[in-house]
Amino acid sequence: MMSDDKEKKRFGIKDIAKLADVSIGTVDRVLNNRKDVSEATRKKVKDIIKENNYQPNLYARSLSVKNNIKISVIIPKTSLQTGYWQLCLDGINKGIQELEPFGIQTEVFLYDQEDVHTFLEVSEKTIKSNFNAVVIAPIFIKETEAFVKKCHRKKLQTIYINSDIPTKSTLGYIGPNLNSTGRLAGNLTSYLVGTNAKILILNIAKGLENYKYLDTKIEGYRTYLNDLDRNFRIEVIDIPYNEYEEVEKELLSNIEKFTPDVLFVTNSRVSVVGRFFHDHQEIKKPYIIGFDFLEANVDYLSKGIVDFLICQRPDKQGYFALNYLYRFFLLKENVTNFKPMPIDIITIENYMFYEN
Amino acid sequence: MMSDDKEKKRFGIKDIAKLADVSIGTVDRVLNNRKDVSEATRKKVKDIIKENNYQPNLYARSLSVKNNIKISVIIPKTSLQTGYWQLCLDGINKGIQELEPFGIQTEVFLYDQEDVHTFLEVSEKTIKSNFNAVVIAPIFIKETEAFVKKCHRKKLQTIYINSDIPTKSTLGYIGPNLNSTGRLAGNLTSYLVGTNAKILILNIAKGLENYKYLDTKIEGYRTYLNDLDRNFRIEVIDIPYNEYEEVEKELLSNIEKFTPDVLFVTNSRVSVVGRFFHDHQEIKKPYIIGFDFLEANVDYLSKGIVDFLICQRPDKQGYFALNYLYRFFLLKENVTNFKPMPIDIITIENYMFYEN
DNA sequence: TGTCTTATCGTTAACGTTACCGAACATTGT
DNA sequence: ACAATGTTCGGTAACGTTAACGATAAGACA
Repeated sequence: MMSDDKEKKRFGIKDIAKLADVSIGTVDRVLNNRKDVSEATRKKVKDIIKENNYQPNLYARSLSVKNNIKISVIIPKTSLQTGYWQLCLDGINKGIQELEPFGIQTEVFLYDQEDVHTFLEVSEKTIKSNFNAVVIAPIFIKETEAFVKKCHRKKLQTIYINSDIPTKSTLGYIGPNLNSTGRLAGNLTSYLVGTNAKILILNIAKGLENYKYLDTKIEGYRTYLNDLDRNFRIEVIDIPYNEYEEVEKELLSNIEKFTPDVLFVTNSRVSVVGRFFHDHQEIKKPYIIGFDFLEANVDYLSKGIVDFLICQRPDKQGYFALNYLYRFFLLKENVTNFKPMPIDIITIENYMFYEN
Repeated sequence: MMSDDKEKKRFGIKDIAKLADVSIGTVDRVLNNRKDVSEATRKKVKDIIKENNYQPNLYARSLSVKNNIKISVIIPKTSLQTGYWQLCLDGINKGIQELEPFGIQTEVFLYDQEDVHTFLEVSEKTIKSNFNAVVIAPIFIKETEAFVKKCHRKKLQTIYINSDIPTKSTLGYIGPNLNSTGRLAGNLTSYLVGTNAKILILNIAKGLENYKYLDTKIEGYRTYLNDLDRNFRIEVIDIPYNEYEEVEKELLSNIEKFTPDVLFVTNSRVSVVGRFFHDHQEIKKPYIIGFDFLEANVDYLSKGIVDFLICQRPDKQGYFALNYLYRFFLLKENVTNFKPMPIDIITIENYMFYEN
């Protein structure tokens, strides 16, 4: 009934050829949808392929084909204050390492998110060299869209990560759904406090004009909480600085007037807020919710100062993008749409198991 | 500076041979640590390999070698009341599908977790056939240990998933850390209620004597909460039934006496509790925490009856196990230890993004 | 009819690695 | 001295697929 020890010879291109009474060359032409095959034999071969559920040997294919796939990755560079992009880069590097033995060459270009010129420079480099695909984390909307259009003309596959922009890439977008992450933060908040609670939303980022997308998170957060009808008092404060001292000053002056029960930091800069309440133990600590699995954030999570980190796996985004390109070019799969990224909740009791 | 369009020929076995002035046969002998090479040439070749950081082409290797890897998977079969094992099976099937084109044959054996005899049967089958490895989800401790010892004698690699047992497998254990999942549940509980809260722990399972491991979860849960010194009242109830009607009866009689603020279900059977509070809207619903991303559980999560699902990714366990074996046999990697499985928190606002 | 094109198909050399078969030479035993 | 055995190595077929190159035959055009 079972235990078929006979080395099950894989059903391959040769077997198809034998059954169809043609050469393997013809079978290959059918398999790869190339011309120079009559409709009659094409159908015959296709039928046999379907009947026997032929699965190509990916090893053999990748060995045979000259893998000159070159991928360009364009993302912002990590700054001291925002470790976020380092996570993203980590995932990309992991992907590069995995794909390298399979003949895929990847080059990473970092640009300064405070300097459009650097972005234009690296995008020009990508266009000039002959890459097959480019992974982009967009910051400068207009310039990115112009760049992507150029890529399309050069038959260069494009794929966005981290944030989506109107002009569509050829392969799609891999990244978080911002409104949902805001709603999730609202959901957690609803478990933390009762009616009439005071809630403070903090936007901490230098050059806030480039971070319009944060509004989407806030909107998700607010609508979720407002729908609860619990008469929350919600305030929003913008802090357009990166250095701790500046943030500290802003917080001190504001928290006097408005002592929140819950503090929601809309991005990964929650660690500076953590440091604030660590340094100012005289002030009653609210519940704190923030984003992303950065070392500094996890530090204050483990200290019990930050309560929840919502994480959209920035590392997975880059990794998935590369993995998708691998499947697109080598395995010739045609995944139509990406599954949305999971949104993870990290607390003091499960952070040590995160990132696998 | 960049854009090296010259097709970077991979540095391969031929190049080594040329540099060392030997044949590729000799290089192969060195690479695979086979005999019939003099110490002098062996060293010479090894040096060249190291100097040039030679990376074998995995595709070529797997094409050349006869991939007769056969894997046996032994897990409990899904019953109507416990969809848990279906998740596990789903992950395994995904792994099988991915590994199949690489020449790895996998056979799944399901046994009845209420009948030792069925386990003995499938384990016997595995021993009789010539598998290279076996993935086991243990339920019957003693019988599993005897089986694993037999496997070791037959040079059969073993690997546990889902629950660990004393007699070690050759390759380790992939599965949840039970104490930590209990602590995490306690952590969430601590955010939900204040001092003096009443907490009910529910063990729901037929044949509870086979589920000693649930105690570990409970211990983690209790110690976390007791350390908070909030004077919680914690009660534990065992319900050794699977059918809803029985559970309903037990719940009705108990909840009269002890109306909990939080209800912690120690396994994946939380959906029956969800149904209970759905059917009995006259009873005030406590916060409900349970386990696993089963369809029924998610259903009551989306209805707002179940508040938190803690999920240990049962599907990933099987998938990881197969993936590990692939790397062990084909890529000849020797991963020493598994990373622990992540523990995920699922709420009404992020369940739709789960499982990627 | 002869030449030229086109459509269709077979043949074959790669791709990088593995493992088997012997060749060449050295060593041992008688 | 000769055969038998052992050591070290080169040569090569095979793994399944791809794609370039030819071969053949049929039709088009003069």
